[in-house]
Amino acid sequence: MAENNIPKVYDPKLFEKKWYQYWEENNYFHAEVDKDKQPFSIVIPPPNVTGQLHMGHALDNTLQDILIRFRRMQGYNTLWMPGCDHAGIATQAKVEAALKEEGTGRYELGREKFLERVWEWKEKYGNRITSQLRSLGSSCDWARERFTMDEGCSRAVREVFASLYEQGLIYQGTRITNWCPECNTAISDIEVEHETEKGQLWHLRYQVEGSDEYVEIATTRPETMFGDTGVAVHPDDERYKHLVGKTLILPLVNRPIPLFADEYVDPSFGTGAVKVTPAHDPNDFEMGQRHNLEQVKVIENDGTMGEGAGKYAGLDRYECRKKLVAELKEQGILVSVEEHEHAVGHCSRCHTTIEPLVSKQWFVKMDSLAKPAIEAVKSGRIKFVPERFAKIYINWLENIRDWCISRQLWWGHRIPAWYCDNCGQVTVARDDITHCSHCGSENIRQDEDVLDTWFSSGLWPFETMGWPEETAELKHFYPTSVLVTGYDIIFFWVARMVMMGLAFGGDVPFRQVFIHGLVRDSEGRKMSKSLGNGIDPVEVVDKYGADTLRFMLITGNTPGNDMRFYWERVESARNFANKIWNASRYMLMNLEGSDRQFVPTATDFTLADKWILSRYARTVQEVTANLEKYELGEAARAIYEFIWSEFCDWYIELTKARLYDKDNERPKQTALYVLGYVLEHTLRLLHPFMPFITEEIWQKLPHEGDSIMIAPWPTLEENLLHDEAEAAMAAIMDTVKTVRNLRSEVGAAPGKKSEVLIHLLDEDLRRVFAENRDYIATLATAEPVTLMPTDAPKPENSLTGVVKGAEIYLPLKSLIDVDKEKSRLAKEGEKIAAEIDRLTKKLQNESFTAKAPPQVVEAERHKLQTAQEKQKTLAERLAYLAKL
RNA sequence: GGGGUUAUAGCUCAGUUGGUUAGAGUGUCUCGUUGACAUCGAGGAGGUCACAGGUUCGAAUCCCGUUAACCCCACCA
Repeated sequence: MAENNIPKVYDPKLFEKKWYQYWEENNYFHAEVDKDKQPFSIVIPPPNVTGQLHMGHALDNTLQDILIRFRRMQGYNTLWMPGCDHAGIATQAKVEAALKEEGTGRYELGREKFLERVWEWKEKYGNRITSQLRSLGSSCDWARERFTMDEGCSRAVREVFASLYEQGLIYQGTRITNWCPECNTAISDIEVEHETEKGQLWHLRYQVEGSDEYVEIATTRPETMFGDTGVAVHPDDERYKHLVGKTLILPLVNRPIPLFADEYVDPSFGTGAVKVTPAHDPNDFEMGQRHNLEQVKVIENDGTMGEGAGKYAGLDRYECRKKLVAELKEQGILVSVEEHEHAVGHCSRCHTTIEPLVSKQWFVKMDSLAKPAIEAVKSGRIKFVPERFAKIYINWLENIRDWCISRQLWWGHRIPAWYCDNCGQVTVARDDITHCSHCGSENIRQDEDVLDTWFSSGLWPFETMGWPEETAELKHFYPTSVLVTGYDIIFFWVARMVMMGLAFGGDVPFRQVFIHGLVRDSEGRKMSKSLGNGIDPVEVVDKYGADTLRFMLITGNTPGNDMRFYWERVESARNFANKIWNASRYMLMNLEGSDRQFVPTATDFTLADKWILSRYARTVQEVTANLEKYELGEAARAIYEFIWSEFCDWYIELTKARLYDKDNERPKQTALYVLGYVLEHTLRLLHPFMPFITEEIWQKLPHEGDSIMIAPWPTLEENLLHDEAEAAMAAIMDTVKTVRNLRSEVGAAPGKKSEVLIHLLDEDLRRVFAENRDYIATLATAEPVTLMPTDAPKPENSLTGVVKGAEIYLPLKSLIDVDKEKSRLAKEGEKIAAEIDRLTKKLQNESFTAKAPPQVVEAERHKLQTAQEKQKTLAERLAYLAKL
């Protein structure tokens, strides 16, 4: 038999790879510009080219794939642009680590050889992440795959750099920058992570020249004292007024330094006197500028002490601190030590403590770029989902400082600036040059540094579309429709793209920004390598399949909020897949040998058919509306509930009688038709969420077309909406639940059928029940089911249940436990009394009846009526039982 | 120092413009193996929606305050 071909248990291994290959081979992911269709485009947040997929990627790409597949099915001209980022520091660090293993390093190799090694590394590991994205089901247009260091992107980078330079928005400057001694490069402000640390505040005394007087200063970094070129106090500080203008002697070094007044100093902190080290502190740097102080560099780029530190030269800065403090103590210069909490900057990549150092770097002036970027969000040209992130974005841009874009690395876009050793001219050019633009000398050399990785990723939405060429893609797909990313990257990437997009792309880079949260571990901690608490998405795909992982990531996910990873939730998602699998299996088994051309007429449809079709139509509405609002979790929940709680739990059960009845072909065919219709369409709704299982089943079902992924998205079919059928089914379902409930409460024997008497209060409902008596019999293990005439006496010695419009009796003869039943009824009576009380008060409230909308008041009246009927019945039953 | 988020069942979380008897998953308890599925079915227990005010006919939902946890930003040595 054919059904033997369908495994009893859902096993994604059997088909996920196959279908991905099928989709890719048939070019379904590929988008050509089609001006007749509305575009829908997304650029992928480019993962690090040699990186590995983590849960963050899995979530991010699942969200994007859902949106893309949804819009593709809706008929948009859909482009999902994929690609990778060269990830300057990260990639270089990996290759350097590998070289270290071999006992060599990048300086030994030299720039050219080193870069060859990095490209080799990129070739070796560059496919890993994209193949992992494929295993997730991501329907990227791989034919268009880009890399931030490919020719086109490199050209875009040089164009933007040169253009900004010409506009005076890129400049070179010597100033304090954040220096990472480990990565050996300058980094930008946002690459510094501030953490509060317990440290000490050392109080030192500096002697006033030609006097016995001392000035006590407080510092957190005593080793920088060798670079002190002054001491500052507040101008209004009475303690020091008489000393302003005097000279102090820098201890150990015995260098004279001035004591001056500056508004910056906070008299209430420490001693009110600050040692000033312009070469190693940003504030001191600025004070130094104001007071013309010398910059004495005493910490080298590698974090060791320089020559200025005298005998400490060559020592690591912390080693120096230890020894220096001992010496200061011995010499009586150290007055006291205070425990002190303060924020210390760390490199976001290697977590080394940042040393502020003076160096020559390239900067981007931000003010004029930031302004339009702020405006674009304020005016609503770009919308954040959820909205609160707009505030964070605006606040950051309003307080932005210039961006240090040069990095002392080799892997990246080399800065297109050349220095002439003959005349000193700096030339910035779009293409490599061979001689100086000023004097024509060939004695020129290119700047050694490369650009911050985020400089090129900032151009991503338009450089991938072919910019600076005016390509058809650029015209059609730019601005992109939506950017999907985590909140942790708003400053690094989102803001930069908006600024660059507006400055060079000619428009905002995207219309919407859909922000998601982080995937944390089960204890709410961030997944990290150092904690070892990361869950590998590839492992989850291997064990449970991509559909399961995707559905797990999407359930309960709310825009912008973090979520936790639980294996239990993975299993729950897998169970859902299995449920769909088996519901389909049920249908397919029964489809064998049936007439696939059969189309029922209106009179063939049963109540259950009309009901499920109506429920299906509402599900279409709900899922579509939620997807359009980026409420993907809600959309998924709606499908889940429809499939499990309505289609499987009720509808399938109600088709069994027809399907197993060999003698009546037409009802069976009708049931199969409806099953097929609802299942096939529901699979389409589910496809963006679970692409593989939906394709696998869809291909087995009667269908039109070559793939579910290009099947049209279901639209609302108003003719399927059927309020009466829904109401009637609701009444029947309530009745079934009540009977099951009663049976369970008295411990009725599971297989043994109960006699059920139903007293209907309404003639219409009575007809519905009469026509569908079988539903109750089958689903509630009831027989016989008797519908009592309205004027019939209430049966005695029965369990009683009340639903809207009907009273239900289960005569239990001698089986009844009177006390138990009494207390059950009493309990229910309390509930209903409270409800009546609440409703009565509400309705007696004249302002409610006057001000609330009439349909709301009516609904409340109706509720009260129902409740009162129920109470009456309960009271009767209770009275009866009391007599026993 | 500034800003933000969260607080709902034992646990993890939904609840989108104020009108539900406040839901789901998971856990827990009782019962259930004949043809979709034990990765299942039926039923039960479990919540003063953090606390205190306010707006409103009506608040888990809107406003104010308090408390707690978390996060981001920030050049007090």
